[in-house]
Amino acid sequence: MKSAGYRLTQSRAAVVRIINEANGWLRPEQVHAQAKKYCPSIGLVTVYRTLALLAEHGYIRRIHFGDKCHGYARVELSHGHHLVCRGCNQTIEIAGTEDLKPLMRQVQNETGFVIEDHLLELVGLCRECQHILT
Amino acid sequence: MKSAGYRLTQSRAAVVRIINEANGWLRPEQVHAQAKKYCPSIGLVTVYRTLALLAEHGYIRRIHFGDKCHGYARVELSHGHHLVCRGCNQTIEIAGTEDLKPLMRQVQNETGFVIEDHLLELVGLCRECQHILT
DNA sequence: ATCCTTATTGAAAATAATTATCATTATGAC
DNA sequence: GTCATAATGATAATTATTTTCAATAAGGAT
Repeated sequence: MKSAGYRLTQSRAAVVRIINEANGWLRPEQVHAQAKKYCPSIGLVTVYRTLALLAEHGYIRRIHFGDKCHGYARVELSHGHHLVCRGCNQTIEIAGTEDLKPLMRQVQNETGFVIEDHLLELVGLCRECQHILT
Repeated sequence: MKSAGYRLTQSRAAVVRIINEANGWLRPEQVHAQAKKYCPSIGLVTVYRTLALLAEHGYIRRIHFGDKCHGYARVELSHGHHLVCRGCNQTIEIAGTEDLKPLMRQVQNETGFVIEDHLLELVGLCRECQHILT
């Protein structure tokens, strides 16, 4: 995975494991706290660096949900679409890029823009949280 | 517009004017700098407060584009969709909510989520910036 | 127009999030 | 194992945002 010139260090392995284990997004602070399970000496700075590295290489994705903005989540089959539960932070990747193709094409035609990237974020409540938060 | 219990102060008027004049999104710092044109004494804190207020009431929209995250832009006919130029920051609202309806319905069915909000952000280059940045 | 209540403001300080610095450490090629 | 150097972690430095609080100004009543 990261034999592209990078060293597989304990800290990096720990961050990757945490991201993989999580079924939602985590904030850097949370990743740091949890990564200590696997690499007790890991520092917050390294977490930031590793998250940036992973995001840069498309292995994780930055989430912009809500006020306290930045979280990171694993990219599965991701096409930049995700569904976030505002109750429990669980994050699900959505596959349907195809549905956006026509819209994107239309926008490119109408505006002359070249679209390079897109982000679709759906926010709501999962089944469990619908009951809890009512 | 804000006769819903709020006072129309000079600072607020200044912020609104700046947002209206802009044809893209602005960061709080930029709004502050420009708002001084109309209200020289305005403080950055007030800008933050006013932006939060306006966003809360749906008059402006928070943008999550890129690294230095938060910007704000006027909501036109907005359905939560916008197109951002990474060259010049210009922001255009996109009308096509309808195109997402089927996807949203499908996601709700498959996941059991209740979707409360959504955000579609397209990032690219406008016609002018395509030339400049090449 | 003036007075008065109170929402709003601005300055400074506090907090939170992120990034840079740099001496030390650990990785992986040999 | 040895070695060059990428990567780390502690600390400090930035940057972004929020809180606090006394002073101010908006706008209804007079």
